[in-house]
Amino acid sequence: MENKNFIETIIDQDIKNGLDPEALCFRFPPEPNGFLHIGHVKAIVLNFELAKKYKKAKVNLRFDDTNPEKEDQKYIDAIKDNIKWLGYSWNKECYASDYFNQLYEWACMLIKSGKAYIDSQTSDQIALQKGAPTVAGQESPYRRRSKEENLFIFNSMKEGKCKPGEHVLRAKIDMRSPNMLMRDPIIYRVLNSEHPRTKKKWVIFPMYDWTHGESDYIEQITHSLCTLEFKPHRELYDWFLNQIVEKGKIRPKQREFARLNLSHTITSKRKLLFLVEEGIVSGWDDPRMPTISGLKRRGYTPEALKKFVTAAGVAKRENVIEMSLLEFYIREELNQTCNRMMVVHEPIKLTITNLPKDYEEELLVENNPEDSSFGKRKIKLTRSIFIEKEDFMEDPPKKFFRLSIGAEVRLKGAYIIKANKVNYKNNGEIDEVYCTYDQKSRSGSGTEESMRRVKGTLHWVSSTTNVPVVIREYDRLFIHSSPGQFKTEELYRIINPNSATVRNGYAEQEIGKAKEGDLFQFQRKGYYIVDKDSTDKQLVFNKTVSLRDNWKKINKNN
RNA sequence: UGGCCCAUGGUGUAACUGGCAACACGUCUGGUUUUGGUCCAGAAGAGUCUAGGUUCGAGCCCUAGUGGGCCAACCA
Repeated sequence: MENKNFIETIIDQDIKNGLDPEALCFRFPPEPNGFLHIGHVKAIVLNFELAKKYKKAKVNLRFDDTNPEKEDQKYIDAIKDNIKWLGYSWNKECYASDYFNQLYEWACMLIKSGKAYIDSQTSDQIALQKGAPTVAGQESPYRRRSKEENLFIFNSMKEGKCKPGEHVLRAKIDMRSPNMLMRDPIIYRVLNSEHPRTKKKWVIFPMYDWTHGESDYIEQITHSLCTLEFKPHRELYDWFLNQIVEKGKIRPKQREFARLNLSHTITSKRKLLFLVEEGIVSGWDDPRMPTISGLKRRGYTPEALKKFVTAAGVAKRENVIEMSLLEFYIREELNQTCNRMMVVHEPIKLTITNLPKDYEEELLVENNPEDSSFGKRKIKLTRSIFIEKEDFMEDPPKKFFRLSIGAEVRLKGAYIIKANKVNYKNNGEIDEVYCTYDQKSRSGSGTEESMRRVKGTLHWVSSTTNVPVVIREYDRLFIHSSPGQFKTEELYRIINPNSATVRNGYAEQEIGKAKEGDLFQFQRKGYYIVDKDSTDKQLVFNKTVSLRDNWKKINKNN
């Protein structure tokens, strides 16, 4: 049996009650005041997948651009890019600012019918009269202004004859309503900033509540889906709609679902903007950011993101989803789709003493053990190679399956080696490990020796034939599991000082072919993506996510 | 004069119109493995916030309580 979420249940019910399924229309309405984040992915996927499910349904992309003080064309561009990258195409590209004329006319209508008035008090006075949730508000002294005067002032506002703050237009509803939003909400204000689209044409701007429902109505949206915190707005949404609906037209429905919260990160545009402006991150697309652009640059794929938000589900309960679920979905995909590569992150030198000085052997290794159609690639074995520093211990603990003196280990795709001796530098660091190899143990050679079982397999790279690469590794940006509960100014207190580290590694030659955006599994390490900071001479990789690591766990528990 | 929303293993989501609480992640075992990855097999972990009520029967319906969230921007 197929499980429906509560939104689908509502839609099905509406159809049952006579709504034409072909009229079904949704919308995704971002304010272009920042980059989209993982929470928006949920809203995007919810709307667009709903449209897919109900065949002929459509989704409009609508920019809620009613506050020019915070909005910018660069955000509009980024938002469009992000949605396309996720693989969705919208029906119409709309802007609330396209409706400014209609909105203005409807506002005049409201004034004429005595349902709106100009208030000329200060912002503070208006706030004071609003009362409190437990205290009824008081009516403004301007509430009984004549329609003519209201109309006159409203027009002056529109003509640019009024300063910001001088007058506002308010809906005349109920100052005693238990819902604070119904206490004569402001619907128009004067703003100085130039609008990215309407430029200087408009100086009065409609507020969110007045704009949103009416825009939904103009576009004939059937279901206007938003997050839970808008629930109290629904009463107002409906009140505004009541002022304009005509018979035979779709009356949009606002319905609310719980926003997606991810552990160890924040999904508040204001706080993300803070991180960007304070330089805590390198920008909106910093790989540590939970923005779509950041996630993309980190190596997350549209498919993994979609699976993740789908798995998270749609309900009305406050939730915090564990980061491990997101990581599961990207690992699942990348394991399937990525070529493997051997890259040594922290090298120590290892010399195979029973190999001649100028020894060179080309070996073939599979690109992806999950799928032989990915083919094979060549790697070069030389007498001296690099292995990972953490893969050798002279005096290892019990469950150490790697290289130590006297122990045997396989070099991935090559031979079984045995460590005989280690030299240390003056400072106590390992200088070089000396090994001998089993000549008959070559991988895939089919010999009896090649079938031998050894405890571990190490990745390695020739110390002479390799490609130096820059590797950026990321950790959580915050040291707290729910950073969302901290105020913007407090964020500094919980920043993880080690959320980004850079190191120089050595990769096999094959990696030279890599291009920006290519994803690899660095064997035994994790998944890495070629960053845009790469040049012809220097490849830069961002770590997407590590492989699951039981050894780390065992280590920790000891 | 307060209003509204929510409550199911560690996390998230299910459970059709009341009928043995399921799935995924995570955790833990064991097996396979030339990645301590993948894969395979298995286990533990909730009796559904509490108290009443309706019912043959309640996670689901009703009432009250408790706990959490949202609402007092000329933001969206």
